[in-house]
Amino acid sequence: MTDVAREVGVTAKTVSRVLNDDGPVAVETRERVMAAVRKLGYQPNLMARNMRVGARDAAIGLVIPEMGNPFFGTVAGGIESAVRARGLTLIVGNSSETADLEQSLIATFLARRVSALMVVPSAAGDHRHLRNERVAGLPIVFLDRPAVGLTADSVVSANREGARAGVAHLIAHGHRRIGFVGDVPATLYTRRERFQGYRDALEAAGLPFERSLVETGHDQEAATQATMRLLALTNPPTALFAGNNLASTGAVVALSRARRKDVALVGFDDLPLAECLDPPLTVVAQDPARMGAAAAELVLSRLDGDRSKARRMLVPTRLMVRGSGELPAPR
Amino acid sequence: MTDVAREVGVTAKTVSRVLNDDGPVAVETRERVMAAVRKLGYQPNLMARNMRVGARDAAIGLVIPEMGNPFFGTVAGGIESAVRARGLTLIVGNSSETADLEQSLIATFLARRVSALMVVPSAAGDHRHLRNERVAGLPIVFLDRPAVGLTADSVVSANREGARAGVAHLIAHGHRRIGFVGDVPATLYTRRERFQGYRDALEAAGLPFERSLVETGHDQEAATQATMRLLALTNPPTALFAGNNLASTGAVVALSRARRKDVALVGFDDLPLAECLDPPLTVVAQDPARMGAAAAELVLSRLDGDRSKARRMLVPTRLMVRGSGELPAPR
DNA sequence: ACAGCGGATGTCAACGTTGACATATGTCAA
DNA sequence: TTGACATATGTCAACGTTGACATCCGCTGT
Repeated sequence: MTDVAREVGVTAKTVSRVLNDDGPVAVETRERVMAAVRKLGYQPNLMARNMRVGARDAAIGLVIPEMGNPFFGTVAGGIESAVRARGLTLIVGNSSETADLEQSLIATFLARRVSALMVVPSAAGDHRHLRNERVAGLPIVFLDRPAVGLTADSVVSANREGARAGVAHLIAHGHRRIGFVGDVPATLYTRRERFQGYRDALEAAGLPFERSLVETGHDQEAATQATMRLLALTNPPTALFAGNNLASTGAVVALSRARRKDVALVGFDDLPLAECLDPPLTVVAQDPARMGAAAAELVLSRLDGDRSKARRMLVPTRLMVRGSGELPAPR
Repeated sequence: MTDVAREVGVTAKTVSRVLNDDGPVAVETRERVMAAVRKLGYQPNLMARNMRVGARDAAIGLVIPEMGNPFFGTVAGGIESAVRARGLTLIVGNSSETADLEQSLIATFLARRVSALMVVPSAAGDHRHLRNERVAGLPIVFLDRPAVGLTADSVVSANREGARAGVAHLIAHGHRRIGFVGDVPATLYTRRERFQGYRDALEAAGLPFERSLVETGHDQEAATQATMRLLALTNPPTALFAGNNLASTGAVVALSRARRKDVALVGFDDLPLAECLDPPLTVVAQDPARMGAAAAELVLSRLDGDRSKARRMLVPTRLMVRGSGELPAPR
């Protein structure tokens, strides 16, 4: 900026005025400044500006566990478009589903003085360390999974209800032995909730819960293997419930490889090609774009000074009946 | 930082020394400082630090056109893991495939003084405005599509060759009328290249090019409609080539809805469920993770001072034969 | 006893920007 | 003519941090 000022023969302050449309500047001066700016390719230094005005950066930090997963990508897209209208920039970091990386990403965002934080917590995360920021009034919203050890806003799917509905759907079609394929159990919130929904549905129908019908796999290939194991049981399930999009994909792959078109399947979370599968895949669809938009609204209202107590928003799911979930139980 | 210093009864400089392991500090002082840091929940201000030391931010800015598209998500993931090993943070912005947003994202990244820039150019972009940064030595790498109006590093798929191979594969199975479903033509590099590959293959086989066999759709639904139009021609194609993952998905949906299992199809870019479709989908697979990794390497070498002239890296594609591309032409 | 040295800490200025306030010049009404 | 006021610009300090250099202390070796 000083360079521009020297070039034009004015003070840095005058250049600042031109660039910020702040205070009166002679038309001719303005033009000469603009010319110099272009000539020198000057870029204002946001860091210095933010430091001076004591403002936070006009960016919102978002931490997601997996960039390649379209679910999180769509969530991010939903946030982005809602937030952009307010002149805020969304910057996204990838935690690879590990607590360490998540925490270090959060630290970088905080060190960059983002004006709000949005986090899809990784499996083993703990968010006590964000207490100071919470009380300091930094908007923090948790997505898809609630915070651990911290009272904060969150936006989550109606996991338990959705899973219950999906499994109840299978039961309504006569199935008595229903397998569950999902994430590794211990820590992941969505897995716990959906698994509870699965058990709720069994219980409501008076069906026994069998541990041997539950298999886990943390990625698509593992889910395929898990499904294979279920199919290989001496008394195999006649229907499957898949706890997330990777598990669904894995289950579809397994059924396809085993050429089993008689096993019913309901997946949690929709897949782009679901309707083209044979049979078309029945799913409990989430609404990732809406989740993102809801989270963005929450953040924006907090930025506008809303200090009411932490809210949890539940985004409903929808059963998409397509075929695979309506295969009747044999006999 | 001053607060911490006051709390302990030392100068800011001493606190700085403790936090940066810089210069000698008494063990006892160090401990008291650390205690105060924890007590006050102090977060170093990266912006101030970077400004002072004149360094660029230890972050790399990446602009992609669509967060929800797993292709770009996977590319981003590939970059991320390569770059993280060097202590750099990847921050990602979404341009929604519009030149304006792309440019404003680039501007925010520059204003934040990122240490490198990676861009998947949107359709109508122009990158002349980055000349100053280029000559200033800022590493800039373009991904998936080359820069427009700027000589710079880029990493792209072997689009033309891959498309040619895919279409040649269809021709080898006896097809003479092959439809093309892809992006809107005008500006998009990948569309142009892949379309050229399509024409190359036709020409090599001595087949005529027919404009009526080319339809466009910029999203999945539009691609479905485009495919429908091709199928409804009085003299319809017996095979289809889809120019990207959305087009493939759209074509699959259209064939599925029309219950046409006799039309051959080869898609450019792989889909997670490709092997489960009926018939399983033959594709020209790209390697997005490898593209990301290659781009990251390029950036890192530039950061290490490599000033050699701009390189274009071509990432090969691979024909995945699965079934849909081997359906014979009727008669 | 004292120079010399290294350890521990402090002082000051500067990074690029902008708020608060000051100055200079011109215009217009009383 | 004067002073009140608006316009155009400048001066200075400060944001939080750290490099360069200064200072103070106690210990060592002669």
